Amino acid sequence: MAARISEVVTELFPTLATPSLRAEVDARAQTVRVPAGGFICMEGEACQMLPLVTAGTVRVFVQSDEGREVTLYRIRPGESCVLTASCLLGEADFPAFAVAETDVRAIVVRLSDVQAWMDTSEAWRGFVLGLIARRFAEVIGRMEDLMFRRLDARLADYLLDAAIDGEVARTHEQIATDLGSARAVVSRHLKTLEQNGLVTLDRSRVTLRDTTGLRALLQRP
Amino acid sequence: MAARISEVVTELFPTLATPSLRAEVDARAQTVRVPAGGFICMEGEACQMLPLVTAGTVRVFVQSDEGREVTLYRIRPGESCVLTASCLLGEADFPAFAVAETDVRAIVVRLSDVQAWMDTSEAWRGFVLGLIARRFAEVIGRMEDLMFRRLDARLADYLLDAAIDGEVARTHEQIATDLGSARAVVSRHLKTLEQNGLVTLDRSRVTLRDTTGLRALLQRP
DNA sequence: CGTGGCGCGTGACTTCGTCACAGACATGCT
DNA sequence: AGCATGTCTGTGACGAAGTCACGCGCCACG
Repeated sequence: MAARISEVVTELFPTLATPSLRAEVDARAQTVRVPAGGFICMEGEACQMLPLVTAGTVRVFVQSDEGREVTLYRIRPGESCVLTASCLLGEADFPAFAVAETDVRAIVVRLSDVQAWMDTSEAWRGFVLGLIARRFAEVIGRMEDLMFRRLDARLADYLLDAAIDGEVARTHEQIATDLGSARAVVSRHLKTLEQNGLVTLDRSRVTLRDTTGLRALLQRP
Repeated sequence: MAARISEVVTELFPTLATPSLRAEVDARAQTVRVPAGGFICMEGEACQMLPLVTAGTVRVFVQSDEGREVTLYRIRPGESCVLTASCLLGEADFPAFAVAETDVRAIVVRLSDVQAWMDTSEAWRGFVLGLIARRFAEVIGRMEDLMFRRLDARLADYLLDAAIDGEVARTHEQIATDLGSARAVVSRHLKTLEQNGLVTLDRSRVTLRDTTGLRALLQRP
């Protein structure tokens, strides 16, 4: 049973697959499941655990008092909640929210182990540092995006990126929070995309009709 | 001569003042000066050095193609360019610009030493991790600020924070880039603040006249 | 079948960014 | 002093985006 944990780690977190870490993980880590919609971490909370996601996705976002949201990034299998790591190690409060977007499985490592392994395992150090560093850069890139690019370009980008088989199965509301905008604004932009023949709209679904046309919107018009 | 470096470190970076690190720093680190306006690091560059600032301030910001800017944070004596550290350790490109705002003095540590000390010194590890973690949280907080608070609240906040003896010796242009806004917009808001008797305006200077009135603007109106 | 909630469309209004231009002031030069 | 040049600021006009409010269609569920 416990042996399974390090097997999963080896598969999804290959850089952690050193013999000593595998033994440590088997001995001290646990697995958890979080149902879709469950909170992983709340703003301002002190974090006690570091989750390594093995299945499902977690959405990390900030939220205004009035309920507006901006998605910072998503955590996918093989990644970890670096904000948690970051506030564990920097002794800061968690500055955002993290909720399970789908059912999520994760390996959780206790705060004390996270810190101990930082001292004892080079592989663990590299793993945690690399995650934090890449996320940091990603969030800054996101900030540039939000501040400088126009919404129609970001929307086109988003649609092309989120489409599966030419379809984006999301509500305007969800798209808006991912883009850091408001539902009404997204609806309007989508409508004009439809009028230009680039997409067709249905309830909770956007179907791409002209991906080249959408790509043409990516630059600043 | 070389002994001076570790003395400065001991004073400004007390968490680094272990005997072994002091010896390492004396042996391998160097000091540099950067004149006001000089570039510390450019967007997309691979970083080769980690600067520990001992005097002056560095402004770290992102910039759009058209030249609009948003200040992410400032590095003051006793702090370090964590973005540099972050991309050193995560092998990512530097996602922003860092420019000396005043004349700056710094101790620079070579990439190879940064990495080596991560493995050998617990004090160094804690220092670097703490810096990165706190900055990460700070940038996310900044993002919330930019996305959710209105400009008049942010402006009031900024003025109260940046004032020395009730005066902010900056141009509207500088204030605008710090706030991530545009000069004309800031000028307008300052004008209405002046009309309401909260400040008086002169060339390159804002004088606070009613700090309680300004504080009243901090919430969302 | 209602009926209540959710997703969407739309108009009116505000805030903010962009662009353009003009006047005020500073600095340095002749 | 007089002038030129560059910086800083004020302002109007406009477009892009966020806010608020309301109505309508669709779907699920009793």
